[in-house]
Amino acid sequence: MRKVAESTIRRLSLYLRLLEEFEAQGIATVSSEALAGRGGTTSAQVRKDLSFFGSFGKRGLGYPVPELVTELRAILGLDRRYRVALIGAGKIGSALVQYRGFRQRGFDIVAIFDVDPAKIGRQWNGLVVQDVARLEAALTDARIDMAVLVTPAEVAQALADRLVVLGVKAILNFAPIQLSVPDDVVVKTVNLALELETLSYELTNRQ
Amino acid sequence: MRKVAESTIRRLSLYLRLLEEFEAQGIATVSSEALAGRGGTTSAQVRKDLSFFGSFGKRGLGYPVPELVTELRAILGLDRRYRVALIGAGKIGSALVQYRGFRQRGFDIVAIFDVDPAKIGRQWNGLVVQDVARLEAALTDARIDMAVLVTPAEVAQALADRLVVLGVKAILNFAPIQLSVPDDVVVKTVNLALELETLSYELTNRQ
DNA sequence: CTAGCATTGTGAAACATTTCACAAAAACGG
DNA sequence: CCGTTTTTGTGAAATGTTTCACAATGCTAG
Repeated sequence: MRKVAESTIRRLSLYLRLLEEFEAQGIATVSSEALAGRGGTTSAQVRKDLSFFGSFGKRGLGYPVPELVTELRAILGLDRRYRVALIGAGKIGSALVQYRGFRQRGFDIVAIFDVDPAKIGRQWNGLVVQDVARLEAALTDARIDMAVLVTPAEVAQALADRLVVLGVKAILNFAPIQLSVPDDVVVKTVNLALELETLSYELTNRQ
Repeated sequence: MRKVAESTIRRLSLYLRLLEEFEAQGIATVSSEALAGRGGTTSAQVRKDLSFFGSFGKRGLGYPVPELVTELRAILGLDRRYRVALIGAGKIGSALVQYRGFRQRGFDIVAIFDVDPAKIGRQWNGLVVQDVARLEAALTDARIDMAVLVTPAEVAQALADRLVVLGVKAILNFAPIQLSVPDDVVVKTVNLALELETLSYELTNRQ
């Protein structure tokens, strides 16, 4: 498959959300114009984005909603379930565990780790918080697809290294640090400070 | 000021973080090469990014660390403090209130709102959670610079509209919805589902 | 069955961002 | 003081992304 821009993938995800709404309302077909309108883009962009993956529409009619939902789910890899390990049982970790959208989209948290003795052994959403020292023991043969790192910046790289050794191929990183991993491992960093600072920049240099 | 790409601003924010580390270590000057290395980019990119805002380096030597820190803080609007209202006292809101980096970078949460009667009146980090019905009463004359929206998607747009009327010019939005606001209001959306889905896409279509 | 209409799919053009490559400047060693 | 080395700042080239514009297609109505 030829390389598709990350911006395209992000829009695909937005289209999917809109399409799911349309589907719930029983709408059968939708035009690129309608998909663009609520998604903050243009109809040409929608058609171009979809055309990277195939021809899903009918000229004169638009796109069939249920079929396009199925296609987009397959493209985004959301037609399967993922086994997720959560590293760091702090406030954000806690919010994530309880976030419905997580499980809804196929991501099952199957293990939770922390260093804090006060947290280790506690029950969390049906899972026992384990000592991060036992990461290797617990995750070998656990068939983990993805790890969510919610730790202080200082330990994030060391943990990423251990996860890579364990064969984890995707990391969602909330630590405010650029992780370095091999090419075959995907990392996505959510950096709140970064968002705040770009907001601050735009506020300062508005218009 | 000519328009500068958002990607440039995000890198500036990363450079600032690295520079603060260098400063703490007492390093006096740094080359574009050194700044790029840990920031995941190239030296040419670093120089180009900085050149949008001025000439801060000395040829043959590099950039003076403390001066560049000061400059970047000014560029990003981090040389002042912001008064922030938090709308939504749930799990994520709670994590944000306690996030050190928030206050550290100049963002002071000065008001918290929720709809839940069980939460209204409770003390949160020295602030009383107020009824969101009283948003207008509480925020008129409160000189709010920024609002953080942590609410269900269904009510986010209505709240954004009310914030706009109150004169708020920047919104950090955690609701998984595209907010529509006037041109002079800046919105930055942090959408966890989006991040998960791009991660899922890359995992599925790896290599 | 045909005309008219709506809407897709897609090359080409326009625009944006990154990378290249090198002259200019500054420091340093001798 | 001069040659060598380092590293910036920046036009120009290369690459990447979005927008344009229109032929192709299929639907609908008569």
